[in-house]
Amino acid sequence: MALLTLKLNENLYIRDPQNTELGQNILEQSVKMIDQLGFELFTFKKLAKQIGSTEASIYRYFENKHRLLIYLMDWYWTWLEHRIDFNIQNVMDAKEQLRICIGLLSEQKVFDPSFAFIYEPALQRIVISEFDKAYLTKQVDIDNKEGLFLSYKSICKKVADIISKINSNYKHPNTLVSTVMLACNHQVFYTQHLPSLTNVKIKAGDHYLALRQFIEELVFNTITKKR
Amino acid sequence: MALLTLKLNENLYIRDPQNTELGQNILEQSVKMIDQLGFELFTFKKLAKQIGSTEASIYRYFENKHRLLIYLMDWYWTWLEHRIDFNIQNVMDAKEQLRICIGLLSEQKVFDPSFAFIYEPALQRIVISEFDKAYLTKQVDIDNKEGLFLSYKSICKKVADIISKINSNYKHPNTLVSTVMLACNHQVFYTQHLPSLTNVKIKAGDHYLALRQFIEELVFNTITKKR
DNA sequence: TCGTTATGGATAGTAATACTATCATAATAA
DNA sequence: TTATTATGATAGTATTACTATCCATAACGA
Repeated sequence: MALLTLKLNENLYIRDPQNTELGQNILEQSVKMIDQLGFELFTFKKLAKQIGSTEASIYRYFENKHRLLIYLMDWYWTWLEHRIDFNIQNVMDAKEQLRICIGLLSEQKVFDPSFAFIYEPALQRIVISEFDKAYLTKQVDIDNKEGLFLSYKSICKKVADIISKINSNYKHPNTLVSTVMLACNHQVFYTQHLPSLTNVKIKAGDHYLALRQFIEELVFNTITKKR
Repeated sequence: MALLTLKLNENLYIRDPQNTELGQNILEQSVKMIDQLGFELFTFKKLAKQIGSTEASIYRYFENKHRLLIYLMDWYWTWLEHRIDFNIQNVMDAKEQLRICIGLLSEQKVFDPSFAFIYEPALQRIVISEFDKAYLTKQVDIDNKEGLFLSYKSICKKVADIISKINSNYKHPNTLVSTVMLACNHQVFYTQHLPSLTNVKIKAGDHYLALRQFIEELVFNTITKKR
């Protein structure tokens, strides 16, 4: 397996963390710590201590912890989009493409050794608990203008375009996909913390199969014409 | 129109803010300020200054600003549930009940003069931008055990039960309703800040009609058997 | 070899935040 | 009247989210 790096939007960072050892440490350890502490209790001071560096040094990579969060979220969605591209290439049938996309969006993520210093299972937990906080801010318009949410929007467009290939009359492909992406994160959280909000039960090792089935049924029933 | 108060879970507050003038001021002004500043920039110090009181006095009503947020969110969902109960009484047909619920969940809220010191349009904007932050925390299990999310869960159950009346074979009524409730909030945010994620366009005065249509189609197509 | 640049550690400092504690006083209820 | 409650006034603390400056060293290029 080839070792890869993802090309992310330059506005996400001050200095590219993928290029240096300290930067890689910041990424690796911040994923671990945000996963454990949650974003609110996570601070640059704690992170600096953990990696044996200083606050000031971390600020040379990221303007603030909110930007670091957005960076990690963008990394995740960029990574997922690459996986989608990889898995639907040479698949001709749009319905099959859509099924593959839904599987990739909803499934539990496992470690991808192509990207050594990001532990995807922890990053997915962060996405589930913290992604909404990345854009539900008063800053969102500024951040959006800087292109900080491009990867998320790109996945949404990609899947929506597949839906339009299946049924060009359906008027809400983007609405449906963004709703589905939301659900993929929140439903996992519900199963673990607010189980009365969901009928999905997650069994160890099933990679969120029940969630996938719910989403597949929802999407195909919605976009398929009734008679 | 009768003036009413909502009975909320006692764990939400230290002293019931509905009973005193200071308490009512806290509610009224915090809705205004969180709407304007966003939850992150909102502080008890600023709120105290605004209402001509002190930080210490506000802390006698709410343990911290996160609890105040949960209180406001609970107020909103309790209020919405009352509106649902009110509007579906004497409606016998389950499909019609469901249509009414979807309308109430998705519509733009207007001021309800029965509750003088809560301005619902601002509160709805807060729900849209901040509700997820109320439960996407490491504290969620403690807060949930204290019953802080009962009103939200209660609405979800109520609507899910209606769906089960329509189609008792559908396996995901709760999953579907919690997904829909999420979408009702996030899609409004998208139309305003991340429009490429949605096909919903909101026109002034239409009370989010396009959103309602998307949700209605989604729900009825999903729960209705195909042939 | 020398000079430049990049990198990051060390240290200090600041304004704001999220509280906690104590005391005084005004209103009210028994 | 007395006791209780509600609020205001004031002060103080630990932590957070930065910013600034200075220094050491490694790499790199001419």
